[in-house]
Amino acid sequence: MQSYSKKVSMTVVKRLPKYYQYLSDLSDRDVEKISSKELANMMGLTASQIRQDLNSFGAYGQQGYGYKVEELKDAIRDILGLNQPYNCVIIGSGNLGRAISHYERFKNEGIHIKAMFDVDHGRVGKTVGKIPVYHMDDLEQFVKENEINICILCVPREVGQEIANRICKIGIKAILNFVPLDLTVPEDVVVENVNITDSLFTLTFLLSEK
Amino acid sequence: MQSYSKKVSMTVVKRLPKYYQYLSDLSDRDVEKISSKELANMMGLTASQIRQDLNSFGAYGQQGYGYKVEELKDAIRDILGLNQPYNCVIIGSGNLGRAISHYERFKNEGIHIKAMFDVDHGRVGKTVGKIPVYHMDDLEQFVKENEINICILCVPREVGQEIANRICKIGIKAILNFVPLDLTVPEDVVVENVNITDSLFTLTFLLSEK
DNA sequence: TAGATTGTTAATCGATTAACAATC
DNA sequence: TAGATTGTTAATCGATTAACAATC
Repeated sequence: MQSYSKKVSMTVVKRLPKYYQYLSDLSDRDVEKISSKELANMMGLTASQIRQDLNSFGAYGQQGYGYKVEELKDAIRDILGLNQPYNCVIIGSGNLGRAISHYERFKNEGIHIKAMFDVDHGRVGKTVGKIPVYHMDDLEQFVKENEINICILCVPREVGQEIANRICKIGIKAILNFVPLDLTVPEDVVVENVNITDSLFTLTFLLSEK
Repeated sequence: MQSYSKKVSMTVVKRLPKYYQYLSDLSDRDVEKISSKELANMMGLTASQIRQDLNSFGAYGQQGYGYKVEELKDAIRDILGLNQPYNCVIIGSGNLGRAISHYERFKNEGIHIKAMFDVDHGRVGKTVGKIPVYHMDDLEQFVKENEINICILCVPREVGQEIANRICKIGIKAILNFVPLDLTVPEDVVVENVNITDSLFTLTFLLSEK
């Protein structure tokens, strides 16, 4: 496991998943080495930026050669925290929750979705793929018994904050939040928002600009 | 309709949907005026930043008073291009496509989802909510006959680029892309990516940092 | 008028790009 | 050794913060 000391800026962190994706693809195609220039062309960045980014966490290539794909990929995977497994629950078994439960990539990277929760008795007791759907009443107990550390929140806006409160109370420290709401959480809980409507509005802006 | 001349930076544009959300909520609660300071507190920004942002497109408040919520909300709505309606198709009627077809907010803002397309004969011919699901073979004709200007892409990675090519060929100029792939499109086509896996990896980074 | 808050300029900070010596 | 490409420093650019005069 590669260790790194320097602080990685959030700007760089936001680019890391993309680096990881490209390096994984290169690795799958058995490409062994890549230069910052080649990678920049592929990703639409500058070579300079890539070298700065990679240096910000100390990953190093070889002068006159480039970067070893496998090595760099593994270094970035470690920095993203993907060198350890995570246990995850999805709250809300609607279409969005179900869509996410099918993401193959999650399981491949050691992110295991253990259960889904819902209040709809028509859904509770069934399974989605191989994932069981339980009633919200059983959330607290399940989280404690299964060492859950990530919660994916796919509930209606009206109950978003309320459920976030419950989640934080049980000790979950990370929320992937699909609710279009800025959740208020204790400062030791990290939240990453996915706001599909915001993305659409950015798109209409770009479209109407032309 | 408010007109604006200065160029708005992408950094600001990415914040506009959030401003719009907060101002809509204030408006719903019949709040008439807001100061940059109050809004900053609510949104977790600085008052200075808010004033700079709003000034970058010429929206103005009143010195000594603040901003009129309704007026500012409408100005931002116009800048986001939401003063005109859009016709939209969703490609891929899996869980993700279906989830998005249920977003009430889209319709409220004049973004009309006219149809969904799929290759699965088990899905074609049915409806999702009130939205019909057609076969991909009928895509070209439907787009032409219904003045579609936005496409929401929810297909498997393997066929993402191929379908993007088809979309661009018919003349659609905007794609909301859920496929974890950097699409190659003509330069007059705008693409906004939503990458759920990338968001999750940002989350695991933040979680493992602690 | 006095108080509040904007619009706007200046100062600071951080991110990107350019350049090049180090070195494989 | 010559060529390539990194790591890293310096220069530039852009975004955020601070400060304050303008003015409602």
